[in-house]
Amino acid sequence: MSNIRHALSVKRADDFAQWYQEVISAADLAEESGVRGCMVMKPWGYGIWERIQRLMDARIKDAGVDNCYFPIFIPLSNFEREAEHVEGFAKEMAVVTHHRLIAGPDGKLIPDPEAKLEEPLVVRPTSETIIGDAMARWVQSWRDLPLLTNQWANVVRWEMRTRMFLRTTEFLWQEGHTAHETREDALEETHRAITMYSDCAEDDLAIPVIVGEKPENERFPGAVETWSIEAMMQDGKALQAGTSHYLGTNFAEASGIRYQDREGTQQLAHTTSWGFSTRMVGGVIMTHGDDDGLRVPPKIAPWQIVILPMLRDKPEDEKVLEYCGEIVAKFRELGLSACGEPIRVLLDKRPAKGSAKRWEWVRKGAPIILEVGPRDMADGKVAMLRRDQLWNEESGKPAFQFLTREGFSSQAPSLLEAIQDRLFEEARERRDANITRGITDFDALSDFFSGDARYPGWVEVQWSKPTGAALEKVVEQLKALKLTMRNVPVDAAAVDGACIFTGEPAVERIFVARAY
RNA sequence: CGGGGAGUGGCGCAGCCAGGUAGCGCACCUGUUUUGGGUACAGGGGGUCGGAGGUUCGAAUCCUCUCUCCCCGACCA
Repeated sequence: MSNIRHALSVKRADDFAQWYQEVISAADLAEESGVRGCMVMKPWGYGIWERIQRLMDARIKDAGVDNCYFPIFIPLSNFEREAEHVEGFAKEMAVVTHHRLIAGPDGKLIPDPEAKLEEPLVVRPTSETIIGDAMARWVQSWRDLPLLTNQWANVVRWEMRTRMFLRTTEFLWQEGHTAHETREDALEETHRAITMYSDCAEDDLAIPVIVGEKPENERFPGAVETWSIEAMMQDGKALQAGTSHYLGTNFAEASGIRYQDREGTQQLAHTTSWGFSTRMVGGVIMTHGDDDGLRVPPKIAPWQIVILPMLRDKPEDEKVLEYCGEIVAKFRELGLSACGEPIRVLLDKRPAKGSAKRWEWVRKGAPIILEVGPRDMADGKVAMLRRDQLWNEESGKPAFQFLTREGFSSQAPSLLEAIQDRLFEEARERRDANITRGITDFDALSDFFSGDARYPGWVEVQWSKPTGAALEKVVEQLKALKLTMRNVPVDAAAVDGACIFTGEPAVERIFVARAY
């Protein structure tokens, strides 16, 4: 409706990239830090990450994986062991060469030439090599396997181009590293991890994803198989939202992870690694955000219900606050919970104008906002605003629902669960509506992506899975259309035609899309 | 790392071409007013104009270097 006055100045449809930036500042998620590519995560943004982290950590622990912590610094030589791995990461490494500063000629601090490290240390871009070292010490016998470890850590990759949350120089993540006796066991773990990510994305973040295997050219450096979950953003681009790798015996060989099998023979372990990062916060923004800011799914909302007393700097303010406090107390007393956890209610007592606070929480995307003024109090009611159903389209005004205090309390758990489900359904429908199948020749694909639609979504094509030079050619063809191959979905229909690139008989279906 | 754009009070911007020592809107503070609610009026506080160096009697404005951000590309979670 044109008469609605939205809370953001940029609309998704007008400039998606700018809208994304605006949501981050308007929802108070993060800000620039002055250090290239690094951001300051503010309480609301970090709080969302903490929720994601907590839910993911529970899933990891449920899978019997133990948390550890490994150093942020990795000896340079560690990286030289696995050829593809070096090649993959060498270009984006932060290197520590000195351990002391001294005053230089002009009085400014410089690294002390006397304090140069004998061997430079790199700031971890990922920890396969250093964890491999530890695994080599920890694994002696087949009885030591499987070895299942995980760490929550920051990593640094010196990327050319950065974007808040989606690609920052430093980011936070979880990296699981496991070692197994056999290829089969390791592959099973690889698949278990990607399923765990898929469950977390869909059930916790309300982001529908496609689980599949990455084509050869998109594999992690040093991996034998790479699996991903791919999510569709509102502009139709794909976001790789989590990856799981079967590393074969490549890293075991590089780090010397060997065990004696039941016959007493030395064998190389099969390892896996899998990661899930703060990039997901960007995924939440681009999946659930709207023209009024962010909409946070209840399961990951730091505060699910925010109560705003309408304070007017009058004596009756005390009573309003008391009335609101009783709502919070009632929640505690009844032990109300939603989605399996106690409901998180915030009473925002700040002495700001009611309307200002309301729009602030709308932009932040708290699932439910309650406004309570003297008249509500007199009627024993509350004015409720659902963030996922913000506007009354007819009036162009916020769609308040006036409920009794008790009525609201009893409904709150199911309301939050309904909001969680609705956000997922909305995203899933949009995703499904923007997947195209049945394009069988490359010219049609080219036309499809060079039409007027800014972001036409994803296309599932059939291909013959070429390798080597033939694969290179496919990659180049797609690059000309700004497209990449995303993944080969696990649950695709059987193939029944020719490869869209080579014309040879197709062997599988794969998604192509523009991507972040 | 290449191409484009930008950095001026918390946010959004004007001023820069034709150098003279900083302004607007929102936010903020105080007071009054208003009250189913993104209110109105009046008064007020806050900026060494990203940083360093240079030209000049004088620099937000001119020159040089540098840092950071945004968009597009090449690279990637």
